[in-house]
Amino acid sequence: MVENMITGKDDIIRDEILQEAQKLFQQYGVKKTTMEDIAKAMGKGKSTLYYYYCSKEDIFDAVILKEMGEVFNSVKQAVEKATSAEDKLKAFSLTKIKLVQKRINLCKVVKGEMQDTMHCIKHLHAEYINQEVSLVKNILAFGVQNGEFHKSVGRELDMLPEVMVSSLRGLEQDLFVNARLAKLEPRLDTIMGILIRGLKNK
Amino acid sequence: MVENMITGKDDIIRDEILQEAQKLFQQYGVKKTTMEDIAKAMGKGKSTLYYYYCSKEDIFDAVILKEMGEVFNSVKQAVEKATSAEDKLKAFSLTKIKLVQKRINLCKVVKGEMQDTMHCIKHLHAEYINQEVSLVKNILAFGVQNGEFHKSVGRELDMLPEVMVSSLRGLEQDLFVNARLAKLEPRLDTIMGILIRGLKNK
DNA sequence: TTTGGACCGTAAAACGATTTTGGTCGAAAA
DNA sequence: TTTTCGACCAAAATCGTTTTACGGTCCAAA
Repeated sequence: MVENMITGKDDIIRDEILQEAQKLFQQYGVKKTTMEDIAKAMGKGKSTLYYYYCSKEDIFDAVILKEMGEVFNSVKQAVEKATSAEDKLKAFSLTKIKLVQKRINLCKVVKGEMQDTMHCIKHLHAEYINQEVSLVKNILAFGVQNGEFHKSVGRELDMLPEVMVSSLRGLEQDLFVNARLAKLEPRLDTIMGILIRGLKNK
Repeated sequence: MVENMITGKDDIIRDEILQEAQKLFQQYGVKKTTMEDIAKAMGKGKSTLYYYYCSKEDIFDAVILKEMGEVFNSVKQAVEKATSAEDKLKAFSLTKIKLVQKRINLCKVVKGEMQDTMHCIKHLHAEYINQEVSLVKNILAFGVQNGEFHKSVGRELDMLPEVMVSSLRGLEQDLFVNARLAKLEPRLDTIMGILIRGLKNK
């Protein structure tokens, strides 16, 4: 969606559909939530939903993209507030995990659940990774530019961001999937510390 | 199992059960393989299996532990052949991935599948991670000892090995779960290069 | 001690009937 | 013309019952 600001009345209704859908998906799960449920939650008829969205899956897709937008916007802000590339990387990782965890729908997508029921999961996954890689790439470029990272890092910006994202995902899996929430920050600190020393200019 | 060498006749039969079970699990999956199938594959009656093993799950457990033993024995040998800690880490990772991939049963366990059907999956998972962490810990200790890694690494040997294992798991997930087999070595080289530079003595 | 086929009990599968739900239609209301 | 809605359709899901499959046990034979 090109526009972020809600303008016309139809955008108001589109967003209200997403808000109600998000709540119901979060509370009952996607499967247990019917189009009738969503419509009734906003005091409208079921057909109204189909005037604004193509299908139930289309609504789900929009809900996840909205949650993703919220998360990555906040992550971007946290990254911008940090001054060193090192702190930016830490802000990126910590903020992302914390915000994703609060969004049960997005969290399920990130974990790889629901792949049988929602075809859009694949592209949502791809979009999520794309945003991650893009952010990490910017941070690494920033680190090279301000002399914090070795200039050889600049030559590896094709592969390095996604390798780092994959690597961090391993730690995140321990938290999301295996519910090991303890030691989140020390573990991230540990691997970040080594990665950053490995990237630094010396 | 304390003994590795097959000694008595009963060990011969126990191993034959595992070999046949392994083949059938690999070809048809655990669910589709019956105890009758395993018994018939070795020309014996079903009750015979229960003389040597407690249950179907007991057999499955033994098959996976056997495959795990094979993998980690070979990984240990590859690690021992390498002379520097750096090469040892690379050997550890590459050899492990290649060997696990060849064992469809173990591969499924590592991927986290079958958790509904086999209760022993949790402890098998724990055993697998334990072996990984143990190997990485030895390599890190070796690197500190020969001056290749900073001595501060020596103080972090409680958490660092498991954090590194989690981190590498992220790359492995891309390969195992998302079937991205291309770029395996360059991606490992990339993250290993940075990790090692971050660990090195300077 | 080892082996094996008959047997048991429970889970899974199959089946047909019924209900639910995603999505569409056409008319009414705004 | 745009937005809305309830009736309707077709297919999927659910339910209850029956049948089958299979893990595991038993007991006698080798």
